[in-house]
Amino acid sequence: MPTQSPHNPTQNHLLAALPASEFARLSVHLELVKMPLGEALYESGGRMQHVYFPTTSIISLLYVMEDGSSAEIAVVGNEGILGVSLFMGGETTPSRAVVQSAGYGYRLKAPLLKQEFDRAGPVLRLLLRYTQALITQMAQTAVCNRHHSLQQQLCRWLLLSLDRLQSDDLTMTQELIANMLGVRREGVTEAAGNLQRAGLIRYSRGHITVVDRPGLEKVVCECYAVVKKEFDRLLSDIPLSKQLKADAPVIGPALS
Amino acid sequence: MPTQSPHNPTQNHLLAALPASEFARLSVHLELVKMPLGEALYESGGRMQHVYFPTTSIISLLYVMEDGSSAEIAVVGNEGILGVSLFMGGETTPSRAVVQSAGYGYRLKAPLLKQEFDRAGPVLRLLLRYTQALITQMAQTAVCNRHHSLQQQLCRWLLLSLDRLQSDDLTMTQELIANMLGVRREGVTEAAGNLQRAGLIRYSRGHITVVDRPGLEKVVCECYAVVKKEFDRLLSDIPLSKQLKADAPVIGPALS
DNA sequence: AGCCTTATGTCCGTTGTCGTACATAAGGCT
DNA sequence: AGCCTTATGTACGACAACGGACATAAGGCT
Repeated sequence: MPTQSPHNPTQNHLLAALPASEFARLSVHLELVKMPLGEALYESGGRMQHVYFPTTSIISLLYVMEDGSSAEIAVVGNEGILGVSLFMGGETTPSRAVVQSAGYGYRLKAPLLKQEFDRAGPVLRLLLRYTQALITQMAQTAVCNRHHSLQQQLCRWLLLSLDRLQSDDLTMTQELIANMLGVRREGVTEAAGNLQRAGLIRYSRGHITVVDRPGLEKVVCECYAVVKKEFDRLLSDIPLSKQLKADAPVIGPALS
Repeated sequence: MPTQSPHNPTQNHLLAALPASEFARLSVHLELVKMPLGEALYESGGRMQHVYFPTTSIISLLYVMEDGSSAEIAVVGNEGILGVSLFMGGETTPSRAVVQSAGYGYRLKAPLLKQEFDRAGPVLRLLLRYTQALITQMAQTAVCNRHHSLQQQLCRWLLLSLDRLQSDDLTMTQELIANMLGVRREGVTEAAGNLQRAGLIRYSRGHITVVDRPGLEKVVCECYAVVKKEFDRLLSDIPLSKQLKADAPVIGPALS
């Protein structure tokens, strides 16, 4: 058995879920890309040249307002694809895509994806299911913004991020988190302080470690579970036989 | 020229935008339905039997939380279709669909829509474009909930509703609006009072009339324009030649 | 006309987040 | 070691929305 590169397209769950024939057709064109923290993959209204399949990175979809303040709309990690508007037919969106957690991913040229989509086969069905999960995430973000406290939102955000990574450790300053959530940095400091005092997380200068995940899940609002359940429901009954074909460490079905 | 019934499927912009052949195929199966205020078309997690094409009604997608409070996620009127999760592949969603403004619409049995969708023709493309517009609306709802005042949100809500109706008059109590926005009724009373004192709207016991639309558009936050632009962009370059085939009063391209 | 339901108006103390300003501390760099 | 940048901590007044309680008013009903 040959040892593989540390990078493998099947680290992305959508790619891993493709039937062998579709995967073979696409994989030739997949291009590994490094995604440094803070890089903007799409600008608001900008023409998209590629779609991205994150493997070890997390991408944040956020809307930046006229006055410069921002709010996160959804996150995309190794469970999904960045650039759904390409196959939805709109080509662009009013939101921005920024690397929230540095890592890697694969990208595919826009025309190739569209071609694949137009075959109206399993790829289309898979991408649409993912898109529906994404819709749920956005909807729940709206609900959470309306009704829940900063601390609850922080918990949701931490858990959603963890689910899209391999470790319990996030490289992320409070300032950045505040930007994502669309709140003040001081607010994050306070909420994070509470969580640390409660023994749920530990952090220092740009590193947050979740030490008590079950504890966090008790504090978080229902929004987290709604989103997670929906991702699992929509994407986990995908043949995970597929994931076995890779030597890459498999991290359970769909999320978590 | 024969006079037509007051109801016509082409009052719905999506149906109106279909190529003649597709429209002909579908129209046979369209069933006119009355939609009384407050009726729930879908329950959270419930199996959907139909998709709905509102003509004179407005449907509110909302999420109801464990504690009973709720928040609106998006609205669907004569510009769209209710039940996107049917063709997105998920069958259900965690949200509820409630008639926000009484009226009529057409419905189509779920299997028929799926059949049409599977043809991977213009119907699919149209529905996906609409879905992207819907996604934008949800995203902007999240942003608006995060950053804007109750009064701005009320303005956005009023304008979005107006765009989906034929008149400047909404039949809607402040209590109901509060439920949609996920705020207290008192808050709506105050905000609406401000708007009335400013001469932008007039209301009394369940009726709200917008008397100064341009004025409202000056007060509303940017979220409204973002959503409207995106709907126009995604859905207005649709052949509006199509709308001419109906005797029904045509209400301009896409929205407004 | 009078009643009664329902819609709207007002008040008040509380809470969460904001805006601003500044203090401390951790770690990289010379 | 000492410096300097950057991350985090803290404090205080302002304000919007909340929760609850109650007052008024409009319109349907008998």
